[in-house]
Amino acid sequence: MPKQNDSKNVTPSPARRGELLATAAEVFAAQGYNATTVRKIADEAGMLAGSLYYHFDSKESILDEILSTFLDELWQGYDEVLAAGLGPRETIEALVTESFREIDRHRAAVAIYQKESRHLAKQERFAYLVESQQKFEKAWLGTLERGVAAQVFRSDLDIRLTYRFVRDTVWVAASWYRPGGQHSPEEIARQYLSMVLDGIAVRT
Amino acid sequence: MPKQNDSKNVTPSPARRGELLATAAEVFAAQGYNATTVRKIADEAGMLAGSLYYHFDSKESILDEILSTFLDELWQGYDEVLAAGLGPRETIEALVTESFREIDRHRAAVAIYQKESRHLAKQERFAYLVESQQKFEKAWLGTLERGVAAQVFRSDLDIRLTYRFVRDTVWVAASWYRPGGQHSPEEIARQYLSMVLDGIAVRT
Amino acid sequence: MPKQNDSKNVTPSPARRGELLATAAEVFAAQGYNATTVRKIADEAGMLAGSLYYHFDSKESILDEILSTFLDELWQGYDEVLAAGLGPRETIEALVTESFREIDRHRAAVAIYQKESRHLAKQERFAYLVESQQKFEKAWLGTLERGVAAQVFRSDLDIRLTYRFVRDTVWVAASWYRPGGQHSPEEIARQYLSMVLDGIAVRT
Amino acid sequence: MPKQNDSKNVTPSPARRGELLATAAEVFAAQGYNATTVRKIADEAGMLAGSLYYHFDSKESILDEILSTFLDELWQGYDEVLAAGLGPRETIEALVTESFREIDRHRAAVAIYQKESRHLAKQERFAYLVESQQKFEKAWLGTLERGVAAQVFRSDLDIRLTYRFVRDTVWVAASWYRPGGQHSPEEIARQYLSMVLDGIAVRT
DNA sequence: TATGAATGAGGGTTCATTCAT
DNA sequence: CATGAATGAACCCTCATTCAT
Repeated sequence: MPKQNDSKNVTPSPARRGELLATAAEVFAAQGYNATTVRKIADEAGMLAGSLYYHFDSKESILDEILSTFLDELWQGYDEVLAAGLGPRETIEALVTESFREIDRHRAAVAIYQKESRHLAKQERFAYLVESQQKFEKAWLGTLERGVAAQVFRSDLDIRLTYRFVRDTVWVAASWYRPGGQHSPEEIARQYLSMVLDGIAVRT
Repeated sequence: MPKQNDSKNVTPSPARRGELLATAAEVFAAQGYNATTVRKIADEAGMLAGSLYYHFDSKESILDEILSTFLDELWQGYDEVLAAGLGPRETIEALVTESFREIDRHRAAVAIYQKESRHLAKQERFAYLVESQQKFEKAWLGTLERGVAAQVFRSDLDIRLTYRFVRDTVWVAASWYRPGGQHSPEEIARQYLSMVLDGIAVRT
Repeated sequence: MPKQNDSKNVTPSPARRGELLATAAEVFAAQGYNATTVRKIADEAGMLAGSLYYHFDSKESILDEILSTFLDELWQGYDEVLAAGLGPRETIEALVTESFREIDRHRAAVAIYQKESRHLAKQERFAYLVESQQKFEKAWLGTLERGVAAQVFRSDLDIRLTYRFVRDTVWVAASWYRPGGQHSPEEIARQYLSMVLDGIAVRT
Repeated sequence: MPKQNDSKNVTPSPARRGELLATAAEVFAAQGYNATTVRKIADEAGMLAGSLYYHFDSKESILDEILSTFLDELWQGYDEVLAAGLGPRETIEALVTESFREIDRHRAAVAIYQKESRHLAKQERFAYLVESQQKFEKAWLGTLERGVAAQVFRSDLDIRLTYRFVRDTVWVAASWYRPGGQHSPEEIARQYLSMVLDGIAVRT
């Protein structure tokens, strides 16, 4: 008689790993990576500092896994959008919406990314941050350029300034966004897009 | 009647102090406060770590002085703008312009402020960060509300979302801004205002 | 009347124990006792670190068992030689030969003994190392003295220097000896004895 | 009036370094490198563990400096001997004598070398140990071969066995040698050479 | 003013060991 | 018998800070 494949104990260890990663991400986001002690993470997870090393190689590898997991998921979403063959305006709208969804799902990871990616990128281990950032720039800047050419976006603005404006505008939201708040990610995206595309001034 | 320059060196060279603060700010901005060692600052300044303690009480007091100096100057500018009795739109324009000027003058301090202020604010010593932030919110949010009431700003947007949008949009620029670049602070302000007020989409 | 082999597994598989001891000895010899982690031994044995504790009380008890087993066998051989009533030269020859045989059989244990016995001897638990060493010195030094008295060994040499010379000469071989090499233990013993007794210089 | 160049304070820091290295070497030799804590060294030197890092980069770099300093001096002596153009027997005599002098001067370093060099040699950083050992083998083995060819050394012995015999015989002495003991290095060398060259048996 | 040397608190990490399953 | 997970002590090392010179 074969053992019944019941729903319990399906995940022997990845589950614990995931929990620990979530806990760590939360602490990193709140206090900054450097200011976070491995003991603090362990405390938060209800274990001793040394025990973390059963699951992870190092503090850095925890950070690595948090960031790479986030970026993997982000690019899954982005790639889908970019492959959909939408017009420039619709692409921007979809990217912004997708971004807010990612912020909703990976708030901590995004916050960490914002704060740490710049100096992390110098390290070999985090070279993928640079790659990702380049791909990111290509996707957004390219779309904006297409939009200017198609005359759906203004041509009187410095395009790189515009790129930074849109990019920052979206991602900094991670610093104040709290999941389960008043607005859904989609609603926030809608309003942000409205501001970015049409401005906050009343049309005269 | 100017103070007599007596023969005893009571205040050790404020010029050197200023240089050291600038150096420290630069390093803090580049590497993050926690990741910056006092020794790195000293290296950069061409002295030994211990020697810094002749000039400053502690690493924290260096940070303190950088941030408070910046905020003092910022509020000097802001207060002038707010006291000028301009209309809401003109006030926003002036605040944004003033902000980019401050970024130009205190790039490093602004970058540090962006990265560290949140968790610094928890400490007694940096209580002024909270005060400043409250004053800041009052000034901007108030102006936006005045603008909505005066029908110069859109009323269909969540006002707090708008506030965050405008606020972040301006200050994150410190993360990429390099003084002496292609655009002057005023030109950047102009383009940013144009985007924020009128949007990046072509009007139809 | 032999002990009854009762049905309960009081001593869990001595064969497995032996394998584990051999594995451990090999690793200790290669890396040094302190530098060897219990996990490394377990890896080598194809199990997890914790599982070793089913077989042994502690890392130290593994070492203990390796060394005491080796010394037991060594003294079995030595005692036989010493009880045979040979002349001093023949006794030295027999001891050296027996020593190389032990090196052949317990290379790892001998290497461990060489490297670790000195500081191990300080511990109560390893007091038997001191005893053994004293017995050892008595046997060898005594034989040498008998030989000097009997005028088969030179009398113009410091006897303790000679003792150390012969002793070290033999046992250090464990550091390079590999079982199954070019020379059998007996052949190595023969050549060593030839050098020790007659020197490496051509007789003039 | 220029400062007089008095004899005090000539060595501002290298002296301290040297003391610390000597202390560390002593502890390493007594307890083994791995079993020695950095704290123990500091204790012995009358300072706190952290203070050692003002003088050295790491525990490993202390070991490195101890070993490389020793080897540098050793090879100075050896090279002089090898360059002297002596006959094989005289070369061996000179090398052995020089070796005991080095043991006298660097007892701790030699003991460490004996115990740790094998597994240290695997690390990139200690690659010079391998080089040194190869040079060493070349010098000794070459001299022995010259001696066999010149018929001053026996030809009926396995030459590599002879090499190991002579090599080990000399260097293991570091494990029991205490400077300032009964015999001078030169006297020990004389007796060792006498045993190695002519054997311990009475000539018949 | 600056240096050289040290302090001491902690931080990341390792590892022998335990124990429920 | 063996695993997976955790413990806790200890270890190497870093760094802000101090202080005599």
